[in-house]
Amino acid sequence: MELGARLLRDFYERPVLVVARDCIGKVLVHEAPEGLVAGRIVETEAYRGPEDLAAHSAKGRITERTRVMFGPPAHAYMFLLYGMHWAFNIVAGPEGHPHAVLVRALEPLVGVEIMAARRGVPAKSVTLCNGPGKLCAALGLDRSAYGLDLCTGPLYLAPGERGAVGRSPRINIDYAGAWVKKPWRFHERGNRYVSVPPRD
DNA sequence: GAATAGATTGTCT
DNA sequence: GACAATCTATTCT
Repeated sequence: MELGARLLRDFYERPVLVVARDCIGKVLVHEAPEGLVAGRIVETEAYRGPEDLAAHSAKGRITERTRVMFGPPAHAYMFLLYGMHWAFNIVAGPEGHPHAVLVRALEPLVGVEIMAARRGVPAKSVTLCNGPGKLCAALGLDRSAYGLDLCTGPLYLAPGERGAVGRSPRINIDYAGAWVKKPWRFHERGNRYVSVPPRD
């Protein structure tokens, strides 16, 4: 299958809300040892530190975990949540701005059998990649992907067809005060792989 | 179909 | 020592 050229650094170097929206429809590719796996991004969220209290980079805090967000764009920010699930983010915006795009759901395209084996569910199940923890498990992403450069590594974005994009508030960030209501979640309208479709 | 509880560990206070 | 950008199984209607 022809996946086209990978996206270059300038795609990620724009304002994080623009990047998050533009990621919808793009193809996330992982050239894993077991084989190529890829899926269309159908749901994302933007996190814009240091002012965004929902972001791990809130208040400009630099720690071992958030360090990569303060570096150049197009790198992978991985983090573990609830002690058992990994989540994948793309660092966006100019260097020095701790912004990131959380990829929340994929429509499986390539290597579906590999994903199914890693997830332990049937290959045609819609639950293969419809959530941050699920897509990381399906693509084989974990701590070892932390800090990978999407412009040079085995993990990258490729062009893809985009449908209508909807936006809604972000999910499970109830601790973030006024930032809870920001409509910084983007999704492809009508796509059945979106984790929690808002009313359209 | 909707709601709820339990799992399990790196990171930060 | 508390808690988290979640998922799944189980227990209700």
